[in-house]
Amino acid sequence: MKKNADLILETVLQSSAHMTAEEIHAALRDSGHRMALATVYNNLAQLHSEGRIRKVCVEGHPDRYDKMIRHDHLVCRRCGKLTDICFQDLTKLLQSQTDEELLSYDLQVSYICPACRRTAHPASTTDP
Amino acid sequence: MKKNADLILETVLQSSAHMTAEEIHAALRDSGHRMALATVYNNLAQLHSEGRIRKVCVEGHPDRYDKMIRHDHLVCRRCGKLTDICFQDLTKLLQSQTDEELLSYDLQVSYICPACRRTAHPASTTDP
DNA sequence: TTCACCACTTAGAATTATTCTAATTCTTAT
DNA sequence: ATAAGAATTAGAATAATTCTAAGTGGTGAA
Repeated sequence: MKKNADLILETVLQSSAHMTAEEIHAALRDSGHRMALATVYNNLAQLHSEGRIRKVCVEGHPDRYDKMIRHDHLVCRRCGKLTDICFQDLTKLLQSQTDEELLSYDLQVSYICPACRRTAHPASTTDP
Repeated sequence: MKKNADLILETVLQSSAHMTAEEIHAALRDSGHRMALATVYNNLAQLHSEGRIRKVCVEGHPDRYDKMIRHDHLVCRRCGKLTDICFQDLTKLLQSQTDEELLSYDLQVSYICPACRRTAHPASTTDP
C-alpha cells in the first residue's frame, strides 16, 4: 500500500492548481485516502525540506505547494490567483550580477488578471 | 502633533532593518510614542495599500516592512536574514516576455549568508 | 461653547494557519 | 512473535493578524 508521503507528493505533482494543505487533504479524502491534516502538513514540510516540492506564500492567503519545475508566478493583485509563467534567462541575469552562490529564487509578479480586469474594474466608463 | 501614520511611515523609511510590526511598535514605544499594536497593524496595512511601503513575507517569519525604493532581497536559507540587493535590467527582461501589464514584482533569492557559511557549515572539511 | 460628526485609536476577543504533544498504531528485521 | 523505530493521530497550543464595539479627540457649524 502506498505511503502517505507518496500520495501527497503525487497530488501536488499532478495538479496545476497550487493547492493548499487543506485542499490536498480534501482531494485525498475524496479519493478515499483518509489521513489527518497534520499528516499532510508534516509530509509537505518534509517534501519541501528535501527540495522535492515548492512552497509558495502569497500574502493574505494560506501557503500553496507546487512542482519544482523552473517557473515563476503572476499573482493577481485583486483576487490573489496564481498563474504560471516562465521567464527566460532570469537565472543567468541574476547570477551574473553577484558573486554569491545563488541557490534558488522565487519571483512573484503582480498584475491584474483578465477576469478581474473585466469584472471588477471600478468606474471604467469615466476613466481617462 | 504628528499623526501615528506618519510616525510609523518614518520608522519604516528610516530603518534598513526590514522591521516587523512588533519591532516597529517597540521602536516607537522606546522613543516615547505609545500606541496599540493594532494601530501599527492598521496603519501598515493602510500605507501598504496606498503603495507607500512594501510588505515582505518570508516563510516561517512574521511579515516585514520595507521602503518602496526598487530593490530585491537575498534571503539566507539557514537563518532567514534579509539582505538588500538590486538586480539591474530585471524590469526590462520581465516586461519584454509578456503582454500583460506588470504592476510590480517581488524577487527573493535564497543563498547561505556569509555568517551562516562560516559558523553553521556541517562537515566542511570533508566536502569536495 | 455647545454640539454633532467623523476619523482614529483602543483593549480584548476572535480567527486562522500551522505546529506541538503525547499517545497509538503500523513496519520491519530479527 | 516481538522489540525498536517510524509514522500517524486527535486535540491542545501557538502566533500573527484581524475584528468588534466602545472610547477619544478634533473640527466646524450654529
